[in-house]
Amino acid sequence: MSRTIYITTPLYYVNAQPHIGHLYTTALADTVKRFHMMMGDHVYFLTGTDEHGEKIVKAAQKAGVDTQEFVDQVAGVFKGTWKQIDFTNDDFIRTTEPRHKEFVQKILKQVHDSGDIYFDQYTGLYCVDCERYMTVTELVDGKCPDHEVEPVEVKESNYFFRMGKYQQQLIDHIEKNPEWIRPKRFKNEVLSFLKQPLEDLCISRPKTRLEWGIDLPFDDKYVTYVWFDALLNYVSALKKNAAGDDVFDRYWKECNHFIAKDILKTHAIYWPTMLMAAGIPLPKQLDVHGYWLSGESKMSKSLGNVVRPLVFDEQFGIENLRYFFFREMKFGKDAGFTYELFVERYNSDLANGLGNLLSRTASIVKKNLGGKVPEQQDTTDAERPLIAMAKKLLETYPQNFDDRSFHVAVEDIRSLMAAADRYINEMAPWKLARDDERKKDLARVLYTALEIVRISAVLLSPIMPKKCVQILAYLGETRPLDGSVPFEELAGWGGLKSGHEFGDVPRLFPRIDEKKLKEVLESVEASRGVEEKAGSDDLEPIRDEITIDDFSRVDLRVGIIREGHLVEGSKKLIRLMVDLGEEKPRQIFAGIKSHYAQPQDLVGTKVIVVANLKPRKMKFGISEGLVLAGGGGGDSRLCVAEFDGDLEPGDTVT
RNA sequence: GGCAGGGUAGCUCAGCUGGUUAGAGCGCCGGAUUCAUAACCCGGAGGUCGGGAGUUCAAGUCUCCCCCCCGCCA
Repeated sequence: MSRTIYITTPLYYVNAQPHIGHLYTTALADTVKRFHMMMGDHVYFLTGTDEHGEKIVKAAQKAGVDTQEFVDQVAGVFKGTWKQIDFTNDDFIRTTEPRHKEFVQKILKQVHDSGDIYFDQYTGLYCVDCERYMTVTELVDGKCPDHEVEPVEVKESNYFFRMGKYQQQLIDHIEKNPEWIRPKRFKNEVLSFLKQPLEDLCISRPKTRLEWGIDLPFDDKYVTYVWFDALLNYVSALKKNAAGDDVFDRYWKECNHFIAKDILKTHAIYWPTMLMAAGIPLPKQLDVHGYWLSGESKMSKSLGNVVRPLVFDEQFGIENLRYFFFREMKFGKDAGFTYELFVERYNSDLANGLGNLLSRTASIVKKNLGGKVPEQQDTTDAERPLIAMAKKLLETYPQNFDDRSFHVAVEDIRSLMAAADRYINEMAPWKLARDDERKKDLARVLYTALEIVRISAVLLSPIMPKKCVQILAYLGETRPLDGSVPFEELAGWGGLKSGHEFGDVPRLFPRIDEKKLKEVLESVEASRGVEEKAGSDDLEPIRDEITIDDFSRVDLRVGIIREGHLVEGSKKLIRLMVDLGEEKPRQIFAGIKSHYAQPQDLVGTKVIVVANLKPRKMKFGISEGLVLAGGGGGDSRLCVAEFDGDLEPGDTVT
């Protein structure tokens, strides 16, 4: 029986370029869509970009471009990347599109009219980076723990959504539908959060502070809070899809959201209460996945391990990474990604496994059977376990996909292929080929092995669509994978057509050797430097153009650090005595303690000093210059600029 | 501090409602084989299943206490 499914990814916030996290969630949705298509289901897949809010404005300012231009550019990168990767999204919605804005305003008006939005004055501590108010208890040393900045005290009037009103209704819903949030752990997390009284949600921002947003339909001095705006995309995109049609009734009630665990609260609390207030049924399913970690730590640019989807595609092929995604991550848990891990998995599973299996079977056929797929023969005891295994997959595979146990599904397919490898070794078709009386046995063995390759490729096709289609085409399996052929037929035993003639044996999964890995690691390292300059994640802008005359006003000198001291009572500063060849060394305070906790180690270092900087009186003394240092990634990297050759203190730097 | 998740072979992990000698992949060592992408196959080493106590004929699996890691909340 065919089902209808509506799959969404979150709308990606356009303050960063696409990275492995975006790629994973989108690949997840794409794979699930392809799976359902193969099962004959009707699937609609939505992704897009979230483009409003304070952070976007700031990012655009930093980049020195108009906000609209900025969001157009980044949204274009996302859209283009997904297109190039061949994701099957049916629509790509941007929250700056008229169809979305109109819908948001409609809902706001409706909820306002029904009394669930009210106006109130509020005084609170606001973290700009979080784009939300913080409670005093959340702060660490008076700062936002996530962004390490002090929130500003803001007193303003705003509109609030009566979220608390729906608390019990939400709890009831979750308890009545224990599968609503998967895996269960995240359901527990939400329920435990809901044990506390749920406060109302501030859903507006005064235009005096932020203009970049959707106007409140009932007060044009305000724009809509970015989450209230963005979440509604899941519905707005159905109300008016890319073709301009309203497909809401068809898909909404079958909605399956895929999200990463960091946006659980917005999706499991804000979103359903918003829908309740708007009188819209809740989505059917919330599937929550974990993070891709680099070794132990969270992926971030500063660690130099951000994966750019298109760059990776050129290096190793995106489909091979998709395989890694589903093989390696247990849904809902974190998993590690490194290039080394990827290559290891690729070589053992895809090169030595699938690729080699295809290669060895096809070669024997080419050498001994005139390159033609043999007739299916009567089975013997030798084949029966294999056939049973393959048949069992017809049930376990869809079940595992439904349960989001992708790693188990992949592992099952791998076991089938491993069994085929064992079978081939045991039957030794190369020996059978030498015996004219055993041609039938040879045909039987090869048919069996090839059939396993075919079935494996069918089952892996949602994960590696292009590679699998290539394998299938090579085997002469050209039936479409879009559900027009029933799954049981497509993946059932005996689907392989005999008589098809093989071309040259393809090498679809060449081994990745050490050298190639090393090359890629080096280029990753190199591009990391470029990214740091371009600052493509935090979008550190290149500042306005200056002339050489502007620059020459800065008197840069070579200085030698003679003394280095910690500054009592300062978290950031160290005190340096720097020799510029003058009568006596200058005292310079530098905010680099985080990376130079032992300032005495800097003694003897030749550094670049801004010598004509106006002396500045600081809490701890006068600072008579500035030592240049490079840094980025928030505060994660910092390094003073030094010389490696012979220069004297006081020498000029140009 | 409360709640959740995790702590199993060198590494990454699987082990559902307790039941034969605790598994897989990778890595390592040895062997076999030659169809194949130095591949595939077989064998081996390697674990007091975080620690302790308890329930039971039987516990990685249940209960209690403790330690460590991660997440959410305070």
